[in-house]
Formats: sequence, C-alpha cells, structure tokens
Amino acid sequence: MTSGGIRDRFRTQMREEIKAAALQQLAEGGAAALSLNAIAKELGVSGPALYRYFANRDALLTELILDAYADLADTLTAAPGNLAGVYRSWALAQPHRYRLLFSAPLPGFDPHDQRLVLAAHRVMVPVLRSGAALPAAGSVLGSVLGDQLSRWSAAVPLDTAADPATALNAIMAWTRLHGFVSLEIEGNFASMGLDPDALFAELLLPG
Amino acid sequence: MTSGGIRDRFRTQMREEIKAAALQQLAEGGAAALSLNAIAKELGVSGPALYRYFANRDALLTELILDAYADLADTLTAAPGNLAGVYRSWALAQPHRYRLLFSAPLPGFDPHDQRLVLAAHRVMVPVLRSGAALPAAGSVLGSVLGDQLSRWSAAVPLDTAADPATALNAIMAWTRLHGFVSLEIEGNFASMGLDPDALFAELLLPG
DNA sequence: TGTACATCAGTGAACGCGCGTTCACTGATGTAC
DNA sequence: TGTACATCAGTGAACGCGCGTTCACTGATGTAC
Repeated sequence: MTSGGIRDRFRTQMREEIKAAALQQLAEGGAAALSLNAIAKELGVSGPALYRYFANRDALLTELILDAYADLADTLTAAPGNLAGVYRSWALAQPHRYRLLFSAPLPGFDPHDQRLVLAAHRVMVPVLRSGAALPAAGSVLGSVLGDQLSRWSAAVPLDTAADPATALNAIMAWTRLHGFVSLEIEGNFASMGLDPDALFAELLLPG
Repeated sequence: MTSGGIRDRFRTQMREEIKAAALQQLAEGGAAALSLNAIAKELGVSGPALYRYFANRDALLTELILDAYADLADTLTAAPGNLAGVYRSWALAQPHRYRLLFSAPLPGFDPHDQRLVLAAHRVMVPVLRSGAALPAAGSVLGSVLGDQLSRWSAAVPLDTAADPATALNAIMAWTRLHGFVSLEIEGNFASMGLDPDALFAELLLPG
C-alpha cells in the first residue's frame, strides 16, 4: 500500500515542506530563481536529499503549477457570485503563482502534459459558468469559431453543457480580466499613478 | 566629438550586432537565457570583449527594453487607424520583446529608470489618441481616479491634452488588448483549440 | 519480547557546466605634428 | 609623406560562484518472524 503508513505520512509532509520552500523562493526571485540546492539549504538538508521526493527540478515545477491550477479552481468554485473580484484577489495575493499559470512557460516545460490540460480545464469551469450570466454578445452559432467553442466547452467538466455564445462570452470576460490582472500585477497601473482598485471598479461596469 | 569618426561608426555597428544576437537568444530561450558569454561566442569574439560596448548584462538588457518600447511606439504611431490590429501584430511577430515590456520584470531591474518611464510614455501616445475615438464610457470627472487620469495623460507627450474620460477609455481598451495578446502569445487560445484570428475579430466588435 | 532483515532518508564528495566580471596585456588603427 | 603617440578593440587567464545531478555509502526505522 502506498498510503497510511508512517513513512508515507512523513514523505507527504516533507514533500509539502519542499513545495512551500519552493513557492517562497518563487515569490522572492521569480521562476528563474527556483533552485533545488537553495531549497535544500532552506530546509536544513543536503541538496541530493530532495531527489528522494522529486525526480528533478522540472517535476517539482510541474507539481507547483498543478497545485496552483487546483487552488485557483477551488477558490473560484467556492466563490460567492463575484468571480472577477475573487480571481483578481487570488492573483494579487500570490502573483508568482499566477505568473506560473499564465505567463511565459519555462524552458523544458511540456505543455502537452495531460495533467496540466486537465488542471487548466478545472479553472475554466467557473469561468464558463459566469459566462452564462452575461447577455449573449455576437452570434457565432454555425461558424468555425462556434464549432471550436462547442468542442472546447464540451471538454470542460461542466454539469450542463454550454452553448457557443456563452463560451465566447466567458472567454471574452476572462480575457479582459486577465488583461487587467496581469497589468496590475506587474505594477503598470501603479507606475502610471493610477489607483488599481478604482480602475477595477470601472472595468466591472458594463460597456 | 562622439559621432562621425570611423571608430564611432564601427562602435555603433558592433553595438547593434550585439543587440541583434541578444534578441535572437531572447527569442529562443527567454529572458533567463540571455548570456553575455553566449552572445560573444555567437559573434566569434571572446566574452570580455563585450564590456567595451556595454557596462554589464543589465545595461544591455535595459537598452533592449528601451529599443522595444521605441519600436512599438514608432510602429503604432505610423499605423493607419487600426491600432489594435497593429499592436497585436507587433506582439505576435516578436513575443519575446513584448514580454520584455509587459511581463515580469527581471531581478536587478530598476523600474524607476527615467529613460524607461519616458519610453513607456511614448507608447501611450497612440493609445491615448485611439481612446478619443471611442464613446465616453463612465463619468470619472472630479473623482480621485479622474484626477489621477488627468495627471497621467498630462505626462504623456500628446499634442492636445486628453480629458479623463478619454484616458479611461484608452486604458480600458489597452487592458482588453493586452489581455488578448498576452493570452495568445503564450498559446492559451491555441491550446483550447480556438482560432485566435476569429477570436480577435469578436474582440473588436463593440460590446 | 527479541532478533534479522529490508527499506529508505539523508550524507558528502564529485562531475561538468556556464555564468558575470576583473585584470594585465597585445596589437592594430586613427591622429597630430 | 613620414614618424611618434594616444586610443581603444580584443585576448586569455583567472576568480568565485551556483547550478542540476550521480554515486557509493551510512545509519536509523519500520516490519516480519
């Protein structure tokens, strides 16, 4: 058995501590700063010890991404109504994790990893749901894009399937949201002397 | 005199070659992959030789950013009407430079560098101008945000000052645009099976 | 309860690598008389 | 046109550093009889 034993419990806990230290490094120095040796030092352990818990640096990084996807998905799913606000808060509270998900992929990173695709889909569930609340914008039914949207939303594990127009709504809203959040995270609004909160309030207005 | 001499001409040309090689590296491996030694090797020159042309790695990187700002500003300014399309094309053609401008700043990078602030302002000129073409959205006149917007747009070197509502319009349009472009650049739409061109056409529709 | 064994976390040394940067120096090239 | 000098591009060796990763090994700990 792979669970329940004392050794397994210890192993799980150690893995969590490694990931926590890794996230801290990520928060401080960016993705390039994630170093196994530095993590080991932080935990008071020799470098090679980490290889008991993760096959290599990439494996650790991939798991951090999976965790971030899952955490964001959970947070959004548990959110009361105000998806945009919760999305933004999550990103602001941990910009390094947000970058991990939606900024430049790192060298040696496989975007076809099935686990990553699934994790990303889970984030899209609440996004798609919120798309249904908006008034349908364009008419994409029957077009090539409409078909693509249908196929995509069918891959998202929703309870009830979404029509293409709803999917489009959701993606557009998400695009706007991501634009705002990513600019805010990098300090672009602040460096313009603009209050991000006030700007965000304007963003939420219809039109 | 610092210009016109044969040595100066050579110097300028060599600087350009270094920057070109640096951009190529950036395009291939991301910002973390920018290595002075690798650039030198590419140019068939020893590593220390580069220090004749740039004080250090950061100076080179800063100049690449300045160039990218200027190039984007020039491209947008020379653009016929369709700002959004040109903005997107520029970013798609050279995503590494776009990331340099609007993605995570690198460690050891000074956001208060006055040259960077000025260069960024130049990009905002055509953006602000395009904001005037849109119907005014919210009313921010007299509010704190309105004042911030006024102060900001006054800092942008426009021929005629923009009112706060126009500035807000411009920023919102830019935010949407950046959201789309940054998602597209990282392959998010493609990995959803969606055609970015068709999506972009939808984005441009009013509403 | 006690003993033998298998498991496995962790160590320290080592490998090969590439990095940014400095330094003293060589040699060519443009410049001034 | 010729010579003396200052300028400056480029070199090669070196420094110190940190990285990911492997390897053979030690020692503790849980497990089976």
